[in-house]
Amino acid sequence: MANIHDVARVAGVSISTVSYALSGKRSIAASTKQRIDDAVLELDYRANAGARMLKGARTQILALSAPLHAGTHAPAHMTFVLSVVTAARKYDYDVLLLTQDEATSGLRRVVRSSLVDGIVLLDVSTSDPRTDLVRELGLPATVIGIPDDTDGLTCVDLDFERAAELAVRRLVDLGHREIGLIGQAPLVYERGSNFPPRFRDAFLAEATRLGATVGFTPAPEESAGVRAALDGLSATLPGMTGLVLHCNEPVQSMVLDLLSQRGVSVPNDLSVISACSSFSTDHLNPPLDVIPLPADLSCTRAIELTMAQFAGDVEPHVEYIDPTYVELGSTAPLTSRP
Amino acid sequence: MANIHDVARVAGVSISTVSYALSGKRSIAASTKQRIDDAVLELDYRANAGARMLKGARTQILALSAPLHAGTHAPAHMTFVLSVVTAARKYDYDVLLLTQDEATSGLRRVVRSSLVDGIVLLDVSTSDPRTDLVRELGLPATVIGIPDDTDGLTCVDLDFERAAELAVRRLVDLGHREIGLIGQAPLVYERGSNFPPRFRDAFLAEATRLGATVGFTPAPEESAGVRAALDGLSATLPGMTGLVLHCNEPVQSMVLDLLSQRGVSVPNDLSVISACSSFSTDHLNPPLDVIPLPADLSCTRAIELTMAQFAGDVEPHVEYIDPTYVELGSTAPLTSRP
DNA sequence: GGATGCTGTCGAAACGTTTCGATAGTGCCG
DNA sequence: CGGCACTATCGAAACGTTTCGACAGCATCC
Repeated sequence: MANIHDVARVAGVSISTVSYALSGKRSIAASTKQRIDDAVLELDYRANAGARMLKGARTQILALSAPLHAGTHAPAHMTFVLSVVTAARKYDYDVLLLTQDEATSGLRRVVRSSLVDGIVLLDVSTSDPRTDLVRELGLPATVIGIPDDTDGLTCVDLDFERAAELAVRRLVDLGHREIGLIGQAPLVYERGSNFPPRFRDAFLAEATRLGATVGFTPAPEESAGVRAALDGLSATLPGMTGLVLHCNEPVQSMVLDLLSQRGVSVPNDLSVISACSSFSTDHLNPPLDVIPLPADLSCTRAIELTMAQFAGDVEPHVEYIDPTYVELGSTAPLTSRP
Repeated sequence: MANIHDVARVAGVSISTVSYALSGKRSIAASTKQRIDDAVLELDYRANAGARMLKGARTQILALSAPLHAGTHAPAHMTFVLSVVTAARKYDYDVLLLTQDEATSGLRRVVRSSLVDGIVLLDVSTSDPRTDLVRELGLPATVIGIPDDTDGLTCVDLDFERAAELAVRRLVDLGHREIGLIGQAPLVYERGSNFPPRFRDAFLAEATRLGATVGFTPAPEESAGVRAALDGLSATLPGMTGLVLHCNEPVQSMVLDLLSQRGVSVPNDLSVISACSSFSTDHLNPPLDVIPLPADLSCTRAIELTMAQFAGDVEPHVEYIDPTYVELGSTAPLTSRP
């Protein structure tokens, strides 16, 4: 494989000139630069990663800790992983993927061996051993999600509280006063994921503040459970005219199926909102008003924050991404009906 | 961060002694080895990855090209990705994740810069530009999936043909003669994924050979389509008593839901088999007999094969993983009924 | 016309490791 | 006891890059 000496020889200059020409850190005569570029192209030269790491102190690699917990919706998870990779590439960074069983030991290993310049943590729980480790390692790091103790951490996440408020307000503005919420799977609450309770609590609080009655049920595991969950909500709220789904896609479509089977028309009989969905609701029937969980935004911002930490121009802090409301026709004003 | 000089100093030996003690490539006195190990522990020393790469010619990193195509079932995909990482770690390899938009350019980049020792390709289509690139780059590589042209490639995959035969034979052995097959989404066939047609064609061939009548329909996109698909099959095969699902999990559960709604009992009225599912069918109702698509086996084997290529003791070849049949009670002998 | 500054280029050191070849010490054999 | 084999250790070269300091050439300025 061609190295910098080969390029220097072909271009008829010294290796330091080549290095400066490629990095742009010193001015180089246009004609010289041209010859070097030609040589690079001809030899298909790319700087040896090991040598660059060794000397340059920059590895151009980020560690991505992406454990796949039971109960986490895999497609959503995958979307985050891919978004991180894509965002990192914009800054010429590659991504090393670390998993579950290596959660802390793997992070420690790659950091101690100077294999990575920074860390991105995915799917953190309220109290996550990885956050302590990140503090200890002292490497630039960004957490996607908000753990309980954010001290010394740079975190970014959708503002789930405001998303919940947005959903409630929308329904209340339309006149609805009895509103149901189908949440995540029970497992997810138990495991200590941070966002489901954040959403739920803000939802209940805002509803109470606005004088609406609410019912909550976690997401069922299978279709039989969907029936039970809906029945449960109806029992609590006989006059329920609004429903918010903070659950994964399969559950959403099962709920819609069941409603249509029962002759409940959306939005005429029931206004439904999909909250914090990683996926578009276009293909659902009907398409649901949605407050998207924008994986690409979170991840792009996370990478930006990590890069800013390299530059040293950012202090540890928590950053919330503003939720938006997308109207697709699954909500309607409350009308009194026979 | 501590380096090998620090360890040598603390242990009171030269750096080459440290290196040999740690690599085990030359014999070291037990007492010396002990002092070195102590020093390593005390300093939390780990060899600098860049230096190791530069000198050692081994980077201990694999590139994983994992594009997420539309129509690919994300959870299954995620399972493969994580399985590759887990398997690679067993050999002390880390995994660099490459995506979609960098499919070929990214591979070329990491290889040309000697950042990775080998390549694993996921989700290859019948004619995939990445396979040509792999041939060109000449680095150890393993393909999970079977492209049309396997020349010079090391490939591993479930033996979909035998899996299809297994499914057919099971049903025919039980006396069923009219058998339906619900396949993957149309998109998946169009895009040129290799395994869906492999399964379908072998399925049809084996059924024909055994004298069974078959009907085939691709997987629908949503629940409305499931109805249509089932109705279509019933129209083709009015006496259908066996059904094979070669489709993703959501479709499987939608099919079961619909069957139960229609009062079709599994397995009394209809014997159902889940073919090549990446996930357990335990939670389905009823749990389905399954021919698992063992992501961990494929990925473990892929990593083994890549390691064998490093050692130079394996020639390019295609390797099939034997399917197994897991009985969970969703098939029953055909009984004549009123 | 000598001092000053700027531009473009070069040589050499340094990064941390692995590994080759050398060597000192020890035990054994003839 | 000289020679040999073997063990344990060391010194130094090499991997390919980045970057510091040097310097030649040239223009500019009092």
